[in-house]
Amino acid sequence: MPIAPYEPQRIEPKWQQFWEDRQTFAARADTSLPKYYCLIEFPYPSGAGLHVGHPRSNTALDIIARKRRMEGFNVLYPIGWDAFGLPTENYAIANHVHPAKVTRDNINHFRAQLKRLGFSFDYAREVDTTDPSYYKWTQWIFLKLYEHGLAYKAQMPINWCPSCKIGLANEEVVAGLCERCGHEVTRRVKTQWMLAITRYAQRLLDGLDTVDFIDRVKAQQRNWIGRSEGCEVDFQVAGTQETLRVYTTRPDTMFGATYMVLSPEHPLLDTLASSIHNREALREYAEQAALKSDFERTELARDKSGLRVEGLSAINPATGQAIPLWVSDYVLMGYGTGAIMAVPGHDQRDWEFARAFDLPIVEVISGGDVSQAAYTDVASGRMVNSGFLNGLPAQEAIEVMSDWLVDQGIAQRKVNFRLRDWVFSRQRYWGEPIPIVHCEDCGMVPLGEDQLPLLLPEVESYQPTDSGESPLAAITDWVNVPCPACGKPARRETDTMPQWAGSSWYFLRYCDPHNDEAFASQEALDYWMPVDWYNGGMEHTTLHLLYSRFWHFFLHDIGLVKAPEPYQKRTSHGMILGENGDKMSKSRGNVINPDDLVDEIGADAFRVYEMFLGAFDQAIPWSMNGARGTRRFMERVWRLQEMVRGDQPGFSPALRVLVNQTIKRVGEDYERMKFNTAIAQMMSLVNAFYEQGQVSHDDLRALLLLLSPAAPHICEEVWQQMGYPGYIHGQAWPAYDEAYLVEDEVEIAVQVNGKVRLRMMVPSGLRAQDGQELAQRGEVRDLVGDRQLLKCIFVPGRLLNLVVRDR
RNA sequence: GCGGACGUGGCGGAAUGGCAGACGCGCCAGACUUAGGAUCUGGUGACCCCGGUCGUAAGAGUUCAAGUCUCUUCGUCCGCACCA
Repeated sequence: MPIAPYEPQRIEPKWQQFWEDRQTFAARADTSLPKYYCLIEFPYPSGAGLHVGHPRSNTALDIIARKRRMEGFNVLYPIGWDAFGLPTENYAIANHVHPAKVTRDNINHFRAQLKRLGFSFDYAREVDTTDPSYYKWTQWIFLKLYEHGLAYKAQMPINWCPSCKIGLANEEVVAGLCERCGHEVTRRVKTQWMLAITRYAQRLLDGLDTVDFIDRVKAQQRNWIGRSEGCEVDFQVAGTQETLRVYTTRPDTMFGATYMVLSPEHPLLDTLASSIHNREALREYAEQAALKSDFERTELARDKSGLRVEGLSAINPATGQAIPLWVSDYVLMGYGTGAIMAVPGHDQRDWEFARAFDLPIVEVISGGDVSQAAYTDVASGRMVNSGFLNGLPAQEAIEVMSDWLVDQGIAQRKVNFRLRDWVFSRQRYWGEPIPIVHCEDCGMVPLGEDQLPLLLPEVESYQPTDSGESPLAAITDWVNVPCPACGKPARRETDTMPQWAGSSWYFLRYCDPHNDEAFASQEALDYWMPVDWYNGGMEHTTLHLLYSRFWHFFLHDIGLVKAPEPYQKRTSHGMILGENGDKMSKSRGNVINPDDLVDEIGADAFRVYEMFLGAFDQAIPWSMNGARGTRRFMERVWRLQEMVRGDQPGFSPALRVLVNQTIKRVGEDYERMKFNTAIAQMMSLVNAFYEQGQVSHDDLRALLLLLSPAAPHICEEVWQQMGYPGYIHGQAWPAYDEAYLVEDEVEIAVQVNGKVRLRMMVPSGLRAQDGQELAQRGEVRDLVGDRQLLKCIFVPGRLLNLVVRDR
C-alpha cells in the first residue's frame, strides 16, 4: 500500500496544535496520583534566540517526562524565563527601548522556537522572573531572610567591574576578570547587601550525601564550600597584653613556626601602632596592596613581597621563643583570621617566603630535605625537634597538639570554610528592587507584605552612574518616601537584586504559579516537591545550585517547605560545540540555528540527533551530516507502514527476542541517560525489520512506543495512520517478556589459550558442565589436538576457552 | 598543587573482566534511475606469504581471559587554588 511521503513540516505543527488544544501535558491537580517533577534550568531569553544547547537538556527530560506519563505518573514538566539580567539591560541602553519590552519580545521568540520542537511543557505554568506577580515573592523571601538576620548590609571591599559598573559576587569573577564582559575586576569598598550563606555551609555540604547528584557536581560543590578542620590559636605579642590569633590546620608543626605573617589590613597594626617603628613603610605597603585585586594578590606565580613589623614579636607557645612578625599581601583578611603562623619547613608558601627574606627554616617532621623544599607529607612523616611530640606520626601529632593547646587555654578547634557570604546587591536597573526604606530615625525599615510588589519605576535612562549608584537613585519621586514606621521623610534602597535571586526559588513557584496569597500553597509544595530530576549545564553547579539550595534550606527552616533538599537528582549535559570543535559563537560563525534545523530535517530528527550525537554528559561537536542521518532514520521508520503484513497478534517470530531486548534496553538506557545507545538500539531494530522485509502490527507498535518520547510527532502520526486506538501519548509504556530475552541458540566463540579459533552455535541453556563435554568432541576436540588440555572455561552464551599446553 | 572526568578506526562514539570497533557519519562498489546531495544492497581498523599476525596513549602487573582491575609514566578537558 503506497503511503504519503514523510513531511515533518506538515505533521509536526498538526500534533503541536493538537496537544495544545487538548492541554495534553498539563500537570493534573489530582494529588492522589503518583507524581514526578522533571525540571530543566529555565532559559535566559536572550536576543540571540534558542541555542542548540537548550534542546539537548530539554529533549532529555522531555523523554523522561513523556515516559513517566506513559508509566502512569502525574508529571510536572514546566518552563519559564529567567529574564532579569545585564544583556537585556545593555540592549535597552543601546537601543533606547524599555527592558521590559525587550524581555517580552525575546520570550515570545523563545516560546515559539520551543513549541516548534514539541516539548511537552506545561505552558500554563510559565513563570517570568521579571513579572511583578513573580518578583513580589522574590522580594517577600528577601524580607523573610532579612527578618531572620540572614540579609545584612556591610561595608566591604567588593569585586568591581569598571566596564559593567557593577559589583560582582566572588562566583562571578573568573580568573580576575568579569564573568560577563571579560574586563579586569578591581577592588572597591562599598556598602553592600549580603546574604549569610556561610551559616549554611555545613548543611550545604552534609546535604550532598543525601541526594543523587552526579559526582562531578558534588565534587565542585564541596570544592567551592571548601571545608577545613583546624585550630584557632592565640599567640602572645611579646611585651604587650595583646594576642594574635591565627588559624592553622597543622598545629603539629607549631614547633617549627619561626615567624608570623599578618595581612596588611590587620587591625593589630593599628592597635599596637605606637610600638611599631616602621609605621610609615607599613602604611605604604598596605596602600599598594589595596590597589590590587584579590586575584593579583593571590596569583601563584608571583614573587612574594613582604615587610618586617619592626618593634613587635610574638611568643611561639610551643617553644616559648620570640619570633618576628611580618606583613605580606599573600595573607588575606578574608580567610581565617588574617594572620598565620609560618612553618617554612613544611609549607611551600612559607618556605618560599623564608627563602626570600632569609628567615630560619626548622625541620619538625622527618622524611624530606627542608633545605631543598618544604616537606608536606602528613601521612608518612614523623615528628622531630618538637619536644613532647617527638617520634609521633604527624597525623597523630595533629590531634595531640590540638588537645594540648586547648588544655593550655590558648586555642580552640575550629572549622573553616572557603565559602564567602553572598554579595546580593547590584547597582543596576533591571533587577528586583530591594524592598527596604532607609530612615534617619528608624534605620532600615522593611516594607510590609501588603506593599509588595515594590514595582520598578519608569526611568529615562537605564545607564548606571559612575558614582556606582543604581539608575533608580535618580528617580526622586520614587526614592523619597515616608518611612513606613514613623512617617518621616526617608529614602528607598536603590540597589537591585542579582539575577540569581529569581532563579533561587522558581522551582517552588512552578508548583502553584498563579497563587496570589503565597509563593505557592502548602498542598502544592507538599505534593510536588522535591524536584525528582533536575538537569542543567555544568556552568551552574557552583552558583545557581548552591544559592538555590541555600534559599530552599532557609524556607525549610522557617517551616514553609517540607523537603530538606530541593533536588533529589541532578544531572548535567555536555556542551554542544561547533562543527570545528570550537565553542559555538556568533563571532566564530559556527552557530547552528534550531529553526533552520527544523525547516531542513524536522523537529523529530533534530531531537533524535541531539540525543544520538554522543554521551549525554560530554561536550560534543555538532555534525550537520550526522543530523541528516537521523532524518534518514525517521524516513525509514515512516516507511515501515508499507511493510506491515498479516493480522496475527504478537511480534514476528524471528524478531521476538530482538524486540523484547529492545524494549528492555531502551527503557533502561533512557533512565541512565544513555540516550545515544537507546537510539542505536532502535536503529538496529529498524534495520532488522528491513532485513526481514516485513513487520507485524505489534512489532511496529513496540517501536513507536519506544521511540515516541524522543520523536513524538512521527510516532503519533504513524499510530494514527495505522488506525491504532487512542493516541500514543496515552498508551502504557511497553513491557518485555523475560522469557524471550535470549535466543534458543546462541553463537559462542571457542578460544584456545584466549585466542578465538572457532565460532559455533550452541543451545543457549548450555551450562558449565555441558561446556566441559563440548570440549571432548568434534571440531572442538580437534583444536586441542595432541596437546594437553589443562583447563576448560565455559561462559554460558559467550565463549569456551580451552587452556592447553604442548606435551 | 588539590579535586573531578577522560584517552578506542578517517570522524561522533559502542562494549555487567568474556568474540574490540555496536549504531551513525564519511568513504568505496553495485542495483534502480533521464538524473541523484533520493532510495536499496554489499563492503570499510592496520599489516599480510590469505593461513594468519598485530591492534583500545606508553610501560609493567593480576587473570584461563584486560579497553575494562592494580601500579608507573605521558597527555587532554573541567573546577578550585599563596585557603594558612
